[in-house]
Amino acid sequence: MIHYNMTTPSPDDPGAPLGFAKHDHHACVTDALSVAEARCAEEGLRLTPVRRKVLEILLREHRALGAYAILDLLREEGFGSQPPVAYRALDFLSENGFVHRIERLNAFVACTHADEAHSPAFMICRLCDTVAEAQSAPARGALGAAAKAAGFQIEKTVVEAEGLCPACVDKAAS
Amino acid sequence: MIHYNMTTPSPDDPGAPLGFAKHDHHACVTDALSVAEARCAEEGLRLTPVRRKVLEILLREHRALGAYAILDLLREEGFGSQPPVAYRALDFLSENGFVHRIERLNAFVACTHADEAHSPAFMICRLCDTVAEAQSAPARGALGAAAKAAGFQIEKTVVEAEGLCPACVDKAAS
DNA sequence: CCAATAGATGATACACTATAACATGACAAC
DNA sequence: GTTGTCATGTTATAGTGTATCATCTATTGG
Ligand SMILES: [Zn+2]
Ligand SMILES: [Zn+2]
Ligand SMILES: [Zn+2]
Ligand SMILES: [Zn+2]
Repeated sequence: MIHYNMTTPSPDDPGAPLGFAKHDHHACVTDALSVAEARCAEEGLRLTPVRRKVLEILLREHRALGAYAILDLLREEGFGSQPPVAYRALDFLSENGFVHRIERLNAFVACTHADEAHSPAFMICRLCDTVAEAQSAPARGALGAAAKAAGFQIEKTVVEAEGLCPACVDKAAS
Repeated sequence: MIHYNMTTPSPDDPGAPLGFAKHDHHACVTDALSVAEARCAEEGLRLTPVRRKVLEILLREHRALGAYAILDLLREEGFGSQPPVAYRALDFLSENGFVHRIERLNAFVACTHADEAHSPAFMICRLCDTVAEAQSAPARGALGAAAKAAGFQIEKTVVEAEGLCPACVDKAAS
């Protein structure tokens, strides 16, 4: 039950959060799209119109959206509006590292480190659903030791922290 | 799409895995139930028949089960069989630390450290769905640093590693 | 150019997961 | 005994995700 409002922030709204910091969101979106296009060209991946549009939506919104919320936005832009349309695009994008799935929210967020290979960790605000991406190396710590001891071969890790973002901490304090 | 087989292992089957290790599973179940009963008595929590049965089911099966799989087993034992019955029991048990939710599987597993307060991490085999619980301290590493830098207050963390359990590594090698 | 192929999309139907809402029951406090 | 509280039963519905099959579109090889 993610309670997104459906309105898209004006693309050059300087107050939109990347992670939790203010930034030039318009450049942020166009840059990330360029990077994605370049990488697809290099690697022979097909960034088709639907896939590109889904990535653009997630970049614009800059927070986790459920597949059905994405589907609503796709419909508004004239694309197919059945669930597989969104899920297939999201599969492509997440298999190739352009978006990440947030297990805790059953939702998706655009990657903010589109280039390098990485093992992401997320900070999820339980009040405003904002999501920030950080790096993690869980296999190096206690978990890695436990896995080694148990003979378990780690292939992928999910790390998601839930709590309060800076803005909501302030609100709660007042 | 968790593909559990519905059969319950004979309660004293010495081959049932705890984590990934063989152990005396019958004692494992009865001990954990005793611990749960003791703690509920201490803290004034009500371990009612349904709640106790759900915990028993998860202890017996010793792996992650979806709410509807639990519901099927509850029905067989004469309890109510509508979704809220299972979800309410699971809410009680997970709020009080007797079971954990595995976000990645939309499923639940009995805690194997029922006593102490802890921040669990899980190792999930992608072939046989076995789940082992380990400890983690993600807030101490890179994630904690990132949270501090961002002003994010971590309240809870989800750490789930996906990969191959020892048994499935062996099978894959052959 | 045409046919064959492979990948992508469209569309229907369905399966799985979870909660809202309301009625009933059990039990303790007053 | 009435009231309040917590737990359970039950119905209905919301939200999330796939299987399947048909169609389209872009290569590519002849
Ligand atoms: Zn990323
Ligand atoms: Zn917030
Ligand atoms: Zn535990
Ligand atoms: Zn396994």
